[in-house]
Amino acid sequence: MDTTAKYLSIAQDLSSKIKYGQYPVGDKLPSEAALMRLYGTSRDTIRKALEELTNNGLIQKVKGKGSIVLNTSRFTFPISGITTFSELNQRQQMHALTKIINLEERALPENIADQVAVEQRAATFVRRLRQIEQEPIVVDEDYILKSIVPHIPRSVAESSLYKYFEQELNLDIAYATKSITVEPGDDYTCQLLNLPAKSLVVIVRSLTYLADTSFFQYTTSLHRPDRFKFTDFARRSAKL
Amino acid sequence: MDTTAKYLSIAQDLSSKIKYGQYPVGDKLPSEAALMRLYGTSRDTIRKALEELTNNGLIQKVKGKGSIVLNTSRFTFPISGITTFSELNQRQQMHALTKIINLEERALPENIADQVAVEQRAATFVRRLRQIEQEPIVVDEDYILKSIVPHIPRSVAESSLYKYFEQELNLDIAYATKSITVEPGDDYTCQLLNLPAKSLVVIVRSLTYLADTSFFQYTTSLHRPDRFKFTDFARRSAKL
DNA sequence: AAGTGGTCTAGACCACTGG
DNA sequence: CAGTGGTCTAGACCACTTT
Repeated sequence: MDTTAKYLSIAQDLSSKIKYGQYPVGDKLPSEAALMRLYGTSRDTIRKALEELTNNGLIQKVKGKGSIVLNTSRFTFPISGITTFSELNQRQQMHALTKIINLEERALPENIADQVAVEQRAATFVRRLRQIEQEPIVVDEDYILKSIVPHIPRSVAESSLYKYFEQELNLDIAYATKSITVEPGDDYTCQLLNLPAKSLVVIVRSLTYLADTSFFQYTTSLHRPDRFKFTDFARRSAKL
Repeated sequence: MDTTAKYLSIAQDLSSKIKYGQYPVGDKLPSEAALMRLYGTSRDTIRKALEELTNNGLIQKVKGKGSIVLNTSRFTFPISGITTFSELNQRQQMHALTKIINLEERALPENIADQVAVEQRAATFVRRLRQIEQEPIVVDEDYILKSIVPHIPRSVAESSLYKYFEQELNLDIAYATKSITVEPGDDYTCQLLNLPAKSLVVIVRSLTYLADTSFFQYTTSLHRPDRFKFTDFARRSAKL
């Protein structure tokens, strides 16, 4: 869409009203009929907005009852206080630092090279160490296809690759596949993370694709195990 | 729904046709107009079916082009929905064994007891060791609220809790929040998993809810780190 | 009985893609 | 240009929950 779709702006409006307490957790949203009147739109549009909220874990629709606001504090999952880079980084008062270790041209690694044709395997390799309060948390290794992103300025690697891809280059990032495993780190990684040699590290590998299904980026994130936390909201979906 | 909705059976039909190669990876599905004729239904119904396939990572819709079949072979371990040990086990055709270690009444642990009212904290505690090919893989510890499931037969704990909940008790399991961390295991857990004392284990904690938003089950899964793999298909969603 | 969400239909206009 | 998916509308009937 060029301008934001109506159902999306309604979803965003409802979302912020939930966030700011206008619809408290446990309460119900207005009925679909009431929302039709409120936003002056058709039922289908309201239902698409509510579907967005449902997919994001903000509400649960109950037949015959209504749309119930859920407790969306996924980051206060009731376990003791492990804090990750991305969590800490959201709170801006923390001293997060990104150190660029490599920024160079490299071919895609063998194990994922079958994602693309041979002539497109040229990539930019970026290795970055993320620290918080002088403590190393995670090493990110990115391969970004040069056929899609010809050049990555050093200043971009120091801040946010995604912001550059989406806002500057207008790339439409659509989906990714991820895997999480726990493996012994190589010596260099352990050294960077300030861990004893051969220590276990958490490895998150992702393959990222654009909206036209073209493969675009391969990322390996190597986490200190004591600073790793992954949280997820999952709906039980139809078995296909 | 009592009988399966039309859009869901279309989604399942398309899914199996993709699975069995009638629509190969990289090819396009028939257009929405063609599918309307094929299934003799309205466009909205076709679109809801395609949306199911999209959410499950089977296709990617491209404006002006069509619906492209994605490669899903990479995901032999789909935990991105809510999937259990025995569900996995069916798909992978392995020799799995479940040993019941505890099956008794216990109150919910303190740290998650605030999920429910005090008078409802009575739960059934089930601890099970899951083995594949004689090798211990994971210890599952479940707390199931007695207010919702009064009794769990031993035979059920040996096979599948979910099948019992959904097929026997007709519970409508709707969503869950999960976290994944890596922590030193306690001595008993390490012993069960055949690991040295104090070894790191992967801990997956989930809170599961029914369609009426009532909290229902708390699960802790303790995995051998060398046998743990979590894979996920994630779409970039609208920021709400 | 009244209100709620779930499904399905039929039609319309738009933006994007391709030949 | 014709074909594609994206959005929006207006109406209908159903199953479920509450009063």
